[in-house]
Amino acid sequence: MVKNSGKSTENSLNERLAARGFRFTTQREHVYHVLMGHRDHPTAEQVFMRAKKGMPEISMATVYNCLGALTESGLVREVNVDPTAMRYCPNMEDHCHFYCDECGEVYDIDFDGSQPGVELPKGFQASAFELAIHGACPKCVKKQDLR
Amino acid sequence: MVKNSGKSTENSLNERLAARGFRFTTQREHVYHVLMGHRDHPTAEQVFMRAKKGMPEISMATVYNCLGALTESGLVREVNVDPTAMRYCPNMEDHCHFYCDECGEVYDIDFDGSQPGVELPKGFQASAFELAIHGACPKCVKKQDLR
DNA sequence: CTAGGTGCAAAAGGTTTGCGGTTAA
DNA sequence: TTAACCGCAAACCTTTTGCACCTAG
Repeated sequence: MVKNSGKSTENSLNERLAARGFRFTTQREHVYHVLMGHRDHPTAEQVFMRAKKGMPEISMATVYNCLGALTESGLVREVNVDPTAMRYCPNMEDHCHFYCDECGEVYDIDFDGSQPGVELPKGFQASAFELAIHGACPKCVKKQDLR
Repeated sequence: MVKNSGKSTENSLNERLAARGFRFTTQREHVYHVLMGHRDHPTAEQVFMRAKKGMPEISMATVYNCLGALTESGLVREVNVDPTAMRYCPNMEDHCHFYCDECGEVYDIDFDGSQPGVELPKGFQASAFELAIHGACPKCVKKQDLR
């Protein structure tokens, strides 16, 4: 994992936001660092709870605003794999997601060299794709086996 | 497209429901036929509106119940590609979905022979996968070009 | 200086649930 | 006969919006 100094992170964050016409704010910086602090897939609510630890006055509306700005700036991915809520993923590398229908946990799954290639009909313009796999995660498979 | 007689459809529907412990009800039959009547991806609300035409007393709660039973019975697919609402797909053949971020329309996209193959880490048990492509559909691409 | 962002509270969807009455098996 | 299902209405949860104040550029 590459480790950046705080300063360079701030600069690149500023630049990425500015490139999309967003302002650099302390809330966006904070939400960004909160997301980067865990390699998981929190809901907006979970981001809110974590963000409040270092910034108690932050509001849910601001969290949604920040998540939107970070997503549009390409710093974070929205992951629409959990039917109950949007998830946010700090891992921008090419990968897909496993959703455990038992416990609701989301896992990153690497593409082993072979991304899915689908030929779109004429006229369609793709901007992104998301491969979601549903099933049971190892923990839940074990629980089922014990029954 | 294969066309079944009403009777055989009812029988297979009954069997598929019974296999999962669901009862055969007139509401479930109706919702099933409403879904099969269009090759699109309606929201529960849209299914509700269509279902009311032939069954004015049906309720939203029942529509959700029927959609759940039909999905669990493998007669219909849930498509989680629209961030604003679950979509329901009557096409059970292997295919993926294109979501137009401009107009919100969902399109079926065929796999041209090559389904995405991803190797899951040990312990994961997959039950389904869904490939969602985001972008602009032909109609919306045209609109953008006119600007 | 001012367009854009923040915080708060209220509203707006989509989906689920509780309950009394009904029905498939 | 009875567990499952229906219809209705209320509740729930995630996400959006309106507004007064604030702040980055």
